[in-house]
Amino acid sequence: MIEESSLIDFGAEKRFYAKEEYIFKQDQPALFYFQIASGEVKMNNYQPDGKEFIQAIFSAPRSFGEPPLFADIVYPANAIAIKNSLIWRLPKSAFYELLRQKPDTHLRVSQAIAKRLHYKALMAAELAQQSPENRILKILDYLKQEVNNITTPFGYKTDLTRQNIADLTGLRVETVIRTLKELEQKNEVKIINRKVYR
Amino acid sequence: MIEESSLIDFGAEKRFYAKEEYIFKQDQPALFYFQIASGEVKMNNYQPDGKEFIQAIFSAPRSFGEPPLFADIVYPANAIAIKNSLIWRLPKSAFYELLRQKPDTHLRVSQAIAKRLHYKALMAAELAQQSPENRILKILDYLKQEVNNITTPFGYKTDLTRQNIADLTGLRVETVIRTLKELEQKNEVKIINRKVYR
DNA sequence: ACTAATTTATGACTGTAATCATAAGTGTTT
DNA sequence: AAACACTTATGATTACAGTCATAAATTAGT
Repeated sequence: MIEESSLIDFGAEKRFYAKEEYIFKQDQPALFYFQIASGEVKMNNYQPDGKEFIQAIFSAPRSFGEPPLFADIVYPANAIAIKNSLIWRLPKSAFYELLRQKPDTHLRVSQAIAKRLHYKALMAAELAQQSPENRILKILDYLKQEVNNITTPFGYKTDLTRQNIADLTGLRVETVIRTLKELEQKNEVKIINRKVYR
Repeated sequence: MIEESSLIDFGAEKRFYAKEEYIFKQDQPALFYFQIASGEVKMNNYQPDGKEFIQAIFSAPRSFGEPPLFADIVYPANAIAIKNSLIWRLPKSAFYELLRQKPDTHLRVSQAIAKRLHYKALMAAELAQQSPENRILKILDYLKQEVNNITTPFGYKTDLTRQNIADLTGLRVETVIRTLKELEQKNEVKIINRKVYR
């Protein structure tokens, strides 16, 4: 995450993206550094059969889509606003110049990427293993601890729908619904009028 | 990947790791930057049921285990030498000093992490989806194109065993064996005396 | 050269998540 | 208030990867 003052200094513009609007698409090369000022963004893939896989959900003040700025690769997923959002957009060349002039910022960007890689590695191991219970708990715990910094038991109320959880874990809605009920039996989650607490 | 001259300048030591030896373990904090001089290293997790999941396999001159050097996180997986290996080991503080003094190197390290994240994102989408065929082809194509830079059809002969592929994809050996045979039928891979070509 | 260990292979059976069908509850829009 | 879309829910059935058992082929170790 880069300070707004720096973003402005280096010529970033704050753009509005309507809900459902694409910010970039899979397989495109990267032209900008993006950072959320307000709103929410998801990164996803659509599988051959049309099923969605959500790579991540980001909110302010997080940046996203940096990897292809660094390496000679294309976006591995789409980025789509899931709420009306304001997003800083800094051209690639200016981003490089900013990194060059501000080593601390470069370090923070590296940190952000490192954390994302860490999460992906954990999720990959979880996804490879089959158990729906573990997949779901991993996602919930990640959002609870890493994103929302909550430690109290059942202190995290997710605003993900069952379908969202399915798309994040690669499961089906019905499986998520059934597994969540089993997890409630086992006292791993609480469900209070349909809302999931962890 | 950092030039050996720089590594030496900043006090790195080249250590020998015997086959099967641990270089670091999951959940430990990072103390060193590692770079392979010779040999081969795998990063893996062991699931509760004892099943192995291989996060990645690295060979010279690649570095590994950088993310926890940057962010306040622990290793998400073990690193184990799978051949007798010589590995550069640079203390964390010296690594930071090196990055500070050599911005180009910092950029290259960022690039390496970015690429790894890219791969993880692709694999996560593939793992979430169930099809064994796609999981296996994704791994083979990744190794073929990204690691070995081969483009000719069936020009890549993998040295992974069926079990390796199983551990990389989260499948079972039997499933890998059967799926590879189906893939051969479909002319997606060639199998010449048990070796897999892609 | 011989033994042991690993890798590849195949068949039979099982368990579980996906799939399909249907519906009730909740929220949003006009 | 009605219409519509979305979300949650449940039951029945199916498909398919996992599991278990066993063995042949290959490689590594002494």
